[in-house]
Amino acid sequence: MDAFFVSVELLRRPELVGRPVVVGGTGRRGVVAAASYEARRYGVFSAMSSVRARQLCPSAVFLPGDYEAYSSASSRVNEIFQSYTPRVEPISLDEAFLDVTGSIGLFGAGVAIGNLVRDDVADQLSLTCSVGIAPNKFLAKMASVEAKPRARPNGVEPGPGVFEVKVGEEVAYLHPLPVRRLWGVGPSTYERLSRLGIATIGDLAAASPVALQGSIGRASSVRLLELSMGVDDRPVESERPVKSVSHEETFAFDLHDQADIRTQLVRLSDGVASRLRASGLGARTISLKVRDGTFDTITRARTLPRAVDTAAAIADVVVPMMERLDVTGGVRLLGVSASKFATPSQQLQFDGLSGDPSGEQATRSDASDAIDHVRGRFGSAAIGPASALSSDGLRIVRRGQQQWGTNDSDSRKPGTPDSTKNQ
DNA sequence: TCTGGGGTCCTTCTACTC
DNA sequence: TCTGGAGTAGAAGGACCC
Repeated sequence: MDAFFVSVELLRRPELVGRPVVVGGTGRRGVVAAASYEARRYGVFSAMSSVRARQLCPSAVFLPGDYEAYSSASSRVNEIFQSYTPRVEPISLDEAFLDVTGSIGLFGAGVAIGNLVRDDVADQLSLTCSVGIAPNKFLAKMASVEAKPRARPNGVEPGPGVFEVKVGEEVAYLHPLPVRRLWGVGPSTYERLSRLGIATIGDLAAASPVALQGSIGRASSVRLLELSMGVDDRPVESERPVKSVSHEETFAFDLHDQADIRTQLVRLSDGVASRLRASGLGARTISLKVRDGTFDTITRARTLPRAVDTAAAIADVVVPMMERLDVTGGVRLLGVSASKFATPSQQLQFDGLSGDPSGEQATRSDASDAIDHVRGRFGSAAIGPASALSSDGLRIVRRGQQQWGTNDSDSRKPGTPDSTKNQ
């Protein structure tokens, strides 16, 4: 999808069409989630801090993200994809791989299907998308970038909409391109490749495998060499199992108070536990992530003998890990992650083995069921652990579903009175 | 006055078992 | 009984993706 989040916003705010629009966290530590092509002309791009984006494009309209709206639009786009092939692998809310090998007899060749999908998305949803056609996922992704519009200093240049890399033309297409365009070459790998004199994908293909392995490791060198020759045999997977569930949050102001830190850990644990139960999962490994005031990031993990899925059980792991860390410089970010999933039947088995003579497990499970039931009826903020209450004891602090950092409304300094409460 | 959130995968190191 | 190597699992951190 082209500038997906912005495009969804423009559907309900048509007066902003043609103007620079930025979606993302609007607070002092927010970042840009999406920028309209008009904003990109000023050098605004995704992941840039909102503060920097405002400096580059003061005339831009900044909008907070609306995850529900984008998710809903994404589901409708996915329905269109499904009408052409059942083999759809979503990459994110706004991108997906489609294996149309079995659909060619019905709808025509890849380019024809690409155009049909684009027309359907435009007609039914008033959104635009760009389609890359290629023999494999990696090349299709590269091709989709070629199909997109481009922001030039003098205006927005429309893209072709559909771009195909044909079988037999992979190497000719790839080798002149900058190596940074390769899937898996980020800032760090690019720096190392540059030190080896590798600038283009063709340079990479001709490089010594031994030198590459010494610089970027065995797995990365093997993968990048294959990609440089257009080789990518990963199938389109409609069902990819989730391997971890996490919640993390950067605070508008660094946390210093131990009680505040504990409250946030309980809240994040609650968010993770809630999602685990919604998926019918339990997790054995619980991880804590802490970023301090100097941006140093520490992770701690513990693997439990049995799988857990309640806020209390997760908090019981992360809170003691937190207490062993020295965070006198303040806490900028906290994160809680759950992984190493066990199936529900395995959880029952573990519970049975543990004996749980106190009955505590059953009590917690009942409480979690009740929490899920209330949230199902009244929304996620309706109920939560008492230990996740704000310091005034009056509000359930429940965020953690905002993907783009703090918004202005979140900038209240922890521990200070809520200025809106007394009005 | 910088640098989000939710993921996956890889590398390195350490501890443990055989 | 001691030692070293191989294999494995866990922990921690880094890099990358959207």
